[in-house]
Amino acid sequence: MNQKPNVYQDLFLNHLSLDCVVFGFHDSQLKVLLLRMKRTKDWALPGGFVKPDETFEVAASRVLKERTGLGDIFLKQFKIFSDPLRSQNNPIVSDLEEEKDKGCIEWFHQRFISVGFYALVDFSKAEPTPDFFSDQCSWKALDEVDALMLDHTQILTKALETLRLQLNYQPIGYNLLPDKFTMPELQKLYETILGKELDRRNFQRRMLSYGILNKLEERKTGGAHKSPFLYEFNLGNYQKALQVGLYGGW
Amino acid sequence: MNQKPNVYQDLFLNHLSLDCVVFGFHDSQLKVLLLRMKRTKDWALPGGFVKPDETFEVAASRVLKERTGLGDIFLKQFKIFSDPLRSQNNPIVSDLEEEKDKGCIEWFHQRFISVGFYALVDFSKAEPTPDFFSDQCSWKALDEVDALMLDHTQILTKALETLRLQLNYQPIGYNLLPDKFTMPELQKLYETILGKELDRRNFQRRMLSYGILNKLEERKTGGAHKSPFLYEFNLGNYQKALQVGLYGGW
DNA sequence: TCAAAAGTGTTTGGTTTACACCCATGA
DNA sequence: TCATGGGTGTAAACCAAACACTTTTGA
Repeated sequence: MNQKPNVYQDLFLNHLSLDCVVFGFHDSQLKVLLLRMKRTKDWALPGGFVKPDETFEVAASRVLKERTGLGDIFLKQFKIFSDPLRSQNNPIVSDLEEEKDKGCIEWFHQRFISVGFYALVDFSKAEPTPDFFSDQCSWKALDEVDALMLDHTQILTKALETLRLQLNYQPIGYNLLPDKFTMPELQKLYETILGKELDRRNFQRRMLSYGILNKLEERKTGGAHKSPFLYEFNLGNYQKALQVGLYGGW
Repeated sequence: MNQKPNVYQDLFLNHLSLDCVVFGFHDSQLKVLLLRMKRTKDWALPGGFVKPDETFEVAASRVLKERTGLGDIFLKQFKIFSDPLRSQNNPIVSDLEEEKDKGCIEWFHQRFISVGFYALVDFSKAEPTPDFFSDQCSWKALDEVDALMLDHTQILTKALETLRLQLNYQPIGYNLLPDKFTMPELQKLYETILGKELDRRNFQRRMLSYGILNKLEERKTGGAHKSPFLYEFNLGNYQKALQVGLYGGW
């Protein structure tokens, strides 16, 4: 244990990291926020480490604040990735070698156990910002995502799976859509996440039956066709539905 | 960093622990496996640490093997508990002070981030076995559980909540019931977990419609009334239902 | 003025709920 | 033999899928 202290070791807990799958919705597509690593140009999920006085949730919020400028984001732990070999061959290490920062190399060579979070954010409000290891931070449509760094593809896949499952028993859309939105927009969101088309009229009936929407007087103009009504989420009921679920079940 | 090496530091990853909420079903009651701490007589969840070559899942299996004798247990991560203050005042420390084992005290004084697992096991096959810090390991009915050590009450509550949610979209019962069981027994299990009564006939129809049960020729005799049929789980369909869910949803 | 999008029903068929009835068993 | 639990069936209520018609809009 004769390694010299370094900034990571001093600031963060050993062994632990977190990775965020940040979903946004734009242009009728579900998109993910990705970082491009400086040297290898690999794409990776935004991630970070945990300070001694933080919970994982707080650490994830901090990371997302840095990457998107947004606070108060919908965030959910979905799985821990603890394969002992998962963080081998971290390309960040080679970045650091160029900078002769041996102390940090030790840090990045250790085994990391990573907590996966997924986040839902309003695409239009986020301002993607790269971190120290990356030269680019941008949105990618899901079908444009190639192989990611380390096990990040696996993390992304699992997040998407969880999101689809969640759709079956929890409301979704707040934090993914602007404050006011139309029913067709909400439907498009569902269709995009599920990857299939839904019946317009049945969708609307079902959605309204949940009681989580407020119908507004306004309509959205400017489209080439009949102007649709605007809706907003009824936050009280929305929160309740998040906890209790949409179906009674048993 | 001048502390002397100790067996924990050598064997396990720093900062990290896991806690298991082990559910069993007996006597029409849902029970949890608890340990009684040697000195303070506090009750606690079975837990443990992670070796450098283990995933969390493997570590949790190892712990459960030690506490119950059972392998191949249904195990599920449900949440990470990472409050910086959660592991303060660990009573284990005072046990160790009595044994003058200063090296280990350092270990237990560190901040722990714990991964919560819940497990479903066949009550009749488990052999509760205390660990080094406890003098007793036994099943407690849920309503007999008093305050637990540290934040373990909170962990237990969250596990139960997750279990109830799971009931709404996943099959349950395999690993909680013996290989062969009757429909009333299965129903009792559901009623116990949900904390409410269900209609006998509707329950049966619904259960059968899932296609995860095989009806056997045998009947269970010895009861004071009409002998009910025995069933077993259709493992293929059961596993599929675990992944896909019981309801189509959207 | 017209194609496309959006609002608003209705019909139909399956599923769930709430029951009733009969049968088997050991006390 | 009888109280109790268990197997099986059915009418009514409910809900969801499929589909039709009208209205509005900018090009």
